[in-house]
Amino acid sequence: MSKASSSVDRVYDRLRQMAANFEFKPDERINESALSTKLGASRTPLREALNRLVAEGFLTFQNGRGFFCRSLSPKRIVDLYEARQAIECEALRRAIARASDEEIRAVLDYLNETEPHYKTCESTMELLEMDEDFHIKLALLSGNSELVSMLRNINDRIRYVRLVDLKMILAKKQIAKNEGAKLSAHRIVLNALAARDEDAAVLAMRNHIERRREEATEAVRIAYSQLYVPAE
Amino acid sequence: MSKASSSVDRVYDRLRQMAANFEFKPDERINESALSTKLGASRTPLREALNRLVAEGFLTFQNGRGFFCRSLSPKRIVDLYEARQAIECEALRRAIARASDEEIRAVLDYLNETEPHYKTCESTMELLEMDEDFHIKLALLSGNSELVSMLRNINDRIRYVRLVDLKMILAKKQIAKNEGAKLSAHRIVLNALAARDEDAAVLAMRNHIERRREEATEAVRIAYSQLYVPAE
DNA sequence: TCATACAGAATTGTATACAGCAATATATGC
DNA sequence: GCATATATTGCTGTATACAATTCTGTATGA
Repeated sequence: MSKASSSVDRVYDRLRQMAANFEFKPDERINESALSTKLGASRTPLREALNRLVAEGFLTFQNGRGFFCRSLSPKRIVDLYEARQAIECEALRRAIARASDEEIRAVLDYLNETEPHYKTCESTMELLEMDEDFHIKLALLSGNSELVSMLRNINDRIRYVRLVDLKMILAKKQIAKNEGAKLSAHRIVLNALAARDEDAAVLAMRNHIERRREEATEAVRIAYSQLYVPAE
Repeated sequence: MSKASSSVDRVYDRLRQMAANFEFKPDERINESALSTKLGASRTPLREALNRLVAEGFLTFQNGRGFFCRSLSPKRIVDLYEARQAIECEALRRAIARASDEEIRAVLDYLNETEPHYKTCESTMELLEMDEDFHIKLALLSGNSELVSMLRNINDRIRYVRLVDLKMILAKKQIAKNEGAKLSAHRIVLNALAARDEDAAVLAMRNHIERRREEATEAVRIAYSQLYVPAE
């Protein structure tokens, strides 16, 4: 009746979350026995899940030495941001060609609903989730499930750094506070999409992501230090 | 000293090849016991390899029912071609910004060396390999390893259809035979790259891939029938 | 003829065992 | 004290066993 999720799936979901949040430290070696008892499953399903995560880029694997957390390097994050630009801009192009006005309208409704919270929201994690949701909804308009799953993968792999980046931005906004009247980047993209203006939409999207990409190196630096500083 | 490749790795490489070539028929269920004896390894490493391939999009997995070959649908192939456009065009942009003249020159040398064979080559498989190699070399100029590995994944997943497509093209060329003097699409892209002309390069690349994408539906139809017709 | 129920066979899901390798600690020579 | 060799420990890699589930074929009833 309900979902009969297997041990592998449970373990996989949990591990993916842990890996995304860098609950394994960068380059840390993963002890299978310890982890298997912690997750309440034997090593067999655990290793199957670990292998999936290797293929997805969350972990690495060295023969005879086992599984390791991926490293956290600025270069890698910048590469992923570039890949994100590629995927999201392509998705946008396809959305312009294929999405119905109603579908676009639905995303606009979501934006209208969530945008007020951009300023007031307390939790940066919630903020990031809203942001990711918006981008995924946009990508879904492309009708291309490969692009969507690629974007999901990238988002999960850069989430930790994005969270740090977002905190940086908010800290600066507190000082600057001049963003009030300006159209949000999301709205600019969506307006161009609704007008079926491909060049404007793609350009806006590229710039939107580009701005974050430029901050990536600093964000990684902060993220790195944060991972090795006790949480007070 | 040399690579101490494990059982999982051997099995994985072999399975990936088999999956790419649709040696498993679309949607076919995979019998683990039979496959493990065939590959000379027990089910444990086999399943680890299968899990990797699921994450890479070569296979699917249903809880309690096991592993299946991915299905072969025009929609999926078209989606992958679109993703390829996204990746390769982005890589090209970055190559224009970052690749040195020497690096570009090296790819040009490769093109000069291989292009003569485009017309004479007997084996369509070899032809496709040369084509893939060219595109990978181009992507490598981006300096972005994420884009490269994404492209590799896509190429492996559409290879079977591309092979069929290539045979179609060659069959038509036999009749048309008017391609002699025209610049190859590869050369147009590479020239624009060397001239650091982003718009021209990206446009040429998009068109180059677009042409194949348009043929995808027909190619899939042929591929599908070919898979179920005895090889005489 | 079709749907349903059931029994047996086949297959998957997971735990466990153990051999072999890698990392670490200990001992030895200089 | 330092480097090198050696023993010990711990962990990984793979095979195998068995329980749980799914599938297949057959029989039964409408």
